[in-house]
Amino acid sequence: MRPVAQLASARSRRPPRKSLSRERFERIYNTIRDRICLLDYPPYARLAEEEFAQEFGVSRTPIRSVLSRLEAEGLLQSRHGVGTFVTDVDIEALAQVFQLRMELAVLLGKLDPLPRTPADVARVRALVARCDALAEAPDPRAFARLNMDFFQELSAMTGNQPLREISERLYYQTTRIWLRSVPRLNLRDEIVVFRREMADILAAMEVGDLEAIGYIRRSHISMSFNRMRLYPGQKPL
Amino acid sequence: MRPVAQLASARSRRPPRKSLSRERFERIYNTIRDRICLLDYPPYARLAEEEFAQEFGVSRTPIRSVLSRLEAEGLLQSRHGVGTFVTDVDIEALAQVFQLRMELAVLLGKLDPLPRTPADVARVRALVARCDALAEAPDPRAFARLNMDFFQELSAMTGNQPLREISERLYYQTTRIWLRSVPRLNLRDEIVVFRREMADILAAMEVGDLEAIGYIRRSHISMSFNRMRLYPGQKPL
DNA sequence: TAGGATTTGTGCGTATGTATT
DNA sequence: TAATACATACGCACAAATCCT
Repeated sequence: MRPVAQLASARSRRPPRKSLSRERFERIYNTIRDRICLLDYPPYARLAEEEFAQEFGVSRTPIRSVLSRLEAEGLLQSRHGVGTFVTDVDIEALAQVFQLRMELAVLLGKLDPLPRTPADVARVRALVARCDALAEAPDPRAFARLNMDFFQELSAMTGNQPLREISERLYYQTTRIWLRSVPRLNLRDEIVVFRREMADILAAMEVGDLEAIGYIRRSHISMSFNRMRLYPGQKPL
Repeated sequence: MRPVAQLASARSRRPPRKSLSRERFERIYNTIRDRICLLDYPPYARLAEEEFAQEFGVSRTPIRSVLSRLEAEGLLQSRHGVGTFVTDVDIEALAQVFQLRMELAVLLGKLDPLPRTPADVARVRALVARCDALAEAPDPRAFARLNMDFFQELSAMTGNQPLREISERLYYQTTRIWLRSVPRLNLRDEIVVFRREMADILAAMEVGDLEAIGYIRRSHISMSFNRMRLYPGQKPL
């Protein structure tokens, strides 16, 4: 999340727009967050501050700063004297987030909608092509990455920055849990369903109907959650 | 924001539900956040880590942890070698947050609405009484506190926890800016308007129509923002 | 332009809490 | 129950960045 508020920016110096330390923070933050969301670190995995410190060549202090932020975002939980663990989300909490995401999906197409340029549409078309390739050789991690990239395109529809930030946070909180619930045998089906969602949205995008996109997305979020509840529990991974 | 996700809780130990350090964190966090939102620390105010460390009797480390969180929430901004400052929010960003808050206000009455008990209604009635007392002796800080307390009652209408957290965050980001824009001469008028909003919502609450509350609130958020834009700029304070 | 004062960011040793033997 | 192992939380000294004289 980028801050909504801004101070009057420094007057003279231009080059280091972001302080060096903030850049490093974001690099480490994004790296670890992606690993969590791609299930490289599944729920209940234990993360060691010291190992990250060695990997990124810094002391534990900036690492703790990153982990603290990820904890605030709900992806981690630290316990004094025990360790830092990737969170799981129980089904009731998950249901609440999905319900909220459904409403926010609609708002993405309504609040300050930004008309899609040909370049925007082309990028989405490329994502559909990636999905077709993925259908040939199903792979959970590649599927997760594609899903994330597609979400970014949807998020870019609105000019309302706080809405983007909030949607993004809720997406990262829940999609990893949903992804984990998909049994390997059903991955092919999920890819087919996802391709259909992308195709529907692409069509609405080509005629410039952003509001319709919101409702299409809403329906797919709803159906995804319902499919998830029907899959037999496969917690261990 | 409280975490949506939870790990399997420790099995045996009951008493220290929250670790001692986490309790301290929240105590300091709430204290400083309230000071920012009550304009004890207005936008552009400079906060010193060392002073907080002395005030709360700890080292800079846990203070930095709190300030870091407040920065993530958009209330502060730290700059290396310069200082930590309370943020301002420009009018465009403010408009986006208000627009989003309007939509979320409606959702507060729709998503998992929790029926109001007589005790709930009584608390709101007491807030109206506080407003009447305030009208006799207008005071910006008491007005801000009353506004915060009323918001908490509205937030409590939904059982959807992530919605509550997000609404709360956006409220704290913007209300202090709105409050600051009210010229002293118009404070009486704002109090009258606010009393009317509370009375309208109280009436809807008494008949159990939570959805109506959402729409009443939405209209008042919209009107508040429009009044704010008309007030002559009185940034300095 | 250079240098000192001040403040945030980092590194590291220690205290504290938890689990296990 | 006591002791040991180990991880997070804290305190402090120093580095880095910025501002002002």
